[in-house]
Amino acid sequence: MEQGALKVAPYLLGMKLSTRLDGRVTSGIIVEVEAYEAKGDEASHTFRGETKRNKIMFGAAGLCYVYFTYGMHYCVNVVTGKQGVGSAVLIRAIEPIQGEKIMLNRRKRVEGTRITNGPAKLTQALGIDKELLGEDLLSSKRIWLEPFRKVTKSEITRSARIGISKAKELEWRFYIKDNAWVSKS
DNA sequence: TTATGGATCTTCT
DNA sequence: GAAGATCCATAAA
Repeated sequence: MEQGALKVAPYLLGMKLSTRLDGRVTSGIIVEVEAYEAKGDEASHTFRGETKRNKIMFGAAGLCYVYFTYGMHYCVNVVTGKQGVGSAVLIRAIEPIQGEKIMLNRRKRVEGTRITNGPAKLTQALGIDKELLGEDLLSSKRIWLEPFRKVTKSEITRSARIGISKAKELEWRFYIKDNAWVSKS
């Protein structure tokens, strides 16, 4: 985890991400991620240095960086790299395995894979918001990560990142091949 | 089936 | 003042 986002990203695939809010547990397997490095990555929030908002990204590896975007959406990142290095991995999609009813309830009128196949969708399904900013994903009781499924190299597909306008040419998005929950085809 | 507008926060120019 | 690591509802084709 204390390595660059690029190294950690594929390692996160297959991990289980869980939240426990108001005594309700929801969890899912990470099937899609994107790496954001501190240096040489124009698309990263940390490219222009530290600010109040991205401060957590410069914190210790394993922290939870939640940011708000487009006026109404939250996204979750796993902070990687050592203290002072602003790199993180954006979690783009998960496959629900626990508390699916709660997720459906949080995301009304949505069905099938649409519940969690996008960065803003999965945060909504898991109930993640600013409250969880800065939580330690390895020891927190409200949101945490744990190994779940072994993902082999041959199952991992790599491609360009999504929804950004800079550094598009970098193939820093990783996802599990043929997984129905991956956000983009 | 594809296109467009809306929501309305944080940071940067 | 504008743009952004977005998604959804609604409208048009």
